[in-house]
Amino acid sequence: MFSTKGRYALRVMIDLAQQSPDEFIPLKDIAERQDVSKKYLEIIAKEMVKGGLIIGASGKHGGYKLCKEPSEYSVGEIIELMEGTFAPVACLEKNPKDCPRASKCKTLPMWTEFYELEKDFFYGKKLSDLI
Amino acid sequence: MFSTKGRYALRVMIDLAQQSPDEFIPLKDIAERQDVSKKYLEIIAKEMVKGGLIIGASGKHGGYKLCKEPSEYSVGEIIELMEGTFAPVACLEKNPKDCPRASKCKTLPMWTEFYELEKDFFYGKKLSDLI
DNA sequence: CTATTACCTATCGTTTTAATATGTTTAACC
DNA sequence: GGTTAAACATATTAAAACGATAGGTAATAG
Repeated sequence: MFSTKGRYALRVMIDLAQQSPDEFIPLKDIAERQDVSKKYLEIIAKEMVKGGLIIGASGKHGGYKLCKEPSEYSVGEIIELMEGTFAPVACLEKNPKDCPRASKCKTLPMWTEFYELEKDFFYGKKLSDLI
Repeated sequence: MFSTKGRYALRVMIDLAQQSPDEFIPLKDIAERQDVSKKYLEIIAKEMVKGGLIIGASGKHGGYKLCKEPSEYSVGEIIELMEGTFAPVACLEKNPKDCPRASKCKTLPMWTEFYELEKDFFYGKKLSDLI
């Protein structure tokens, strides 16, 4: 199951996409609209900035805004940044500790097939599809 | 990510499907073939019996065996029994605590679409496809 | 009666999750 | 230059999940 980190991040992105695209939107407003703890969103937003999803501006009239058009974001890149991976099993992660059973594993092909299906689905969905 | 419970259960099922179908196979043998702790498999096997996936027999020459043909098991029923649900978000679980945002939630349709895709995939795969 | 096996109950150490708490820094505006 | 509002930073926490391990009891075949 997807964690709140990925799901909240997606909702922050949708919220930002619904606001004036050149304004910085303070987290306080987003937290209120989305019924989520502002403090917790701070942690999430920080990661989103670090990952290059959004731009943050400190100080008065600061806040966050998108870096590009909603149609240029895939849902996949948002979720994968927050959740780390779409891999359904550890053997398919970025740096898998090579499993000695891999070559004879009867289930690996199925997990791989599902992994591709999942990536295709979420990278095919654009942020603009959710507004 | 799927937990070891679901993945080990699937491997137990495949292992049983590879043995003589009318014999009871002791867990000790399965654990050795699959390189998994027998003690941990006991917990998993118990749940599988309770869930009606396999039949257990105590005593000497006891063990476990399948209840039906490998082609009659879907991978979905095995994984769902062990993992509880395929729902990617809590809002789609069996007894969802009704979310007040559900009607206006921008992401729910996407999660629902993925949920259906996932169920179709795993219920479409049969145990016999993995042998 | 003995060996073998499933079945049962409890416990445990670690990691992850979902936050909360308490600041510090940055920048606009008067 | 002080006030204010915001992001940014660091630490802590309570609860749950994960992945097992430990030590037994009950059943059954030979």
